[in-house]
Amino acid sequence: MTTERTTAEPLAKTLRDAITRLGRRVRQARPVGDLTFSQLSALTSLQLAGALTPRELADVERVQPPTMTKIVGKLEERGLVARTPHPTDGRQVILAATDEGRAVYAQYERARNEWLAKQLEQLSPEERATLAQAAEILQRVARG
Amino acid sequence: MTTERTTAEPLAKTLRDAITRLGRRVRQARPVGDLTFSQLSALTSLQLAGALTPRELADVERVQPPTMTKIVGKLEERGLVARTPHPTDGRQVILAATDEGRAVYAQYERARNEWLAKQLEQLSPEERATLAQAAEILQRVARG
DNA sequence: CCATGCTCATTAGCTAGGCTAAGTATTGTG
DNA sequence: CACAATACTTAGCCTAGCTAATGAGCATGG
Repeated sequence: MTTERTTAEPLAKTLRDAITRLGRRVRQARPVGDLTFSQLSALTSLQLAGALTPRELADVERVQPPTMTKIVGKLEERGLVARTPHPTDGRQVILAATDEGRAVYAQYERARNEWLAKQLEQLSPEERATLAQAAEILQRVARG
Repeated sequence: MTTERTTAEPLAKTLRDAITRLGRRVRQARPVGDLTFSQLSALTSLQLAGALTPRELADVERVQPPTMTKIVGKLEERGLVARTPHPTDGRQVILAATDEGRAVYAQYERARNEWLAKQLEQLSPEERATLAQAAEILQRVARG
């Protein structure tokens, strides 16, 4: 059944369909609170990187700088991100997650995984093994 | 290496990461033209279903009816979707893709798959087979 | 050594997409 | 037949994204 789909093109279609649908489901599992997807994504990138300038963060998130200005503004209002001046370059700014930002991130992260983890528990160990292998391949593809 | 990740929780994290990243990449591969992601998604659902009422389409797309009113409005302006009255219920409306809508959809679909297909071609047949199996599991999870 | 030009961030102003609440028309029903 | 329920739309709000323009700071070449 699956063997006909191992050539690149139909596989691309099937895989994309699965990804978009699953992505929606995961995104819809919003925890209580009022952080949007973009805000959470920016907060995540910031936390993983430690500290970034707005430009760098915009690049990572693949948005334009003005967009990032807005998003960071919201996060700053909520006290989740702090803005400190660059030590040597007066034009630049250093962004970093605050302690509260890190706490909020961890909480959201947990809630977001919950739905998916629950689904995965209902699969067989073999299916989970397949997904684990697939996830690694997909990460490689996403990077490449 | 992968075997430690076959329990549900860490797998959920890895998988979600892979999905969000890959989803972004696929979404960013916008073809020429000016259909947005939401518009294309609605057009796709309409075409696959044949014809739907606004309410049904909103449910499929998991948005609220007023949101769908807007999206369908744009598609109608561009002549990609047609609105016909319901034969028996005067409150309802039937939405369907026009011939041009179907043509535009096909063109976008091709362009959207292109990037991903190209990536997949560089994998080994075994990896593609793994992804094919995974895609089916994921579709099942997304539905469930 | 400073005038000119570049880069970083922000502001202004636009469009799209999402929501809730309210309005309108039609159907169904007690 | 009046009244409730349903389907869609309108109105009004917010977030997210964009481009263009602005202002501040840095770098550099005469």
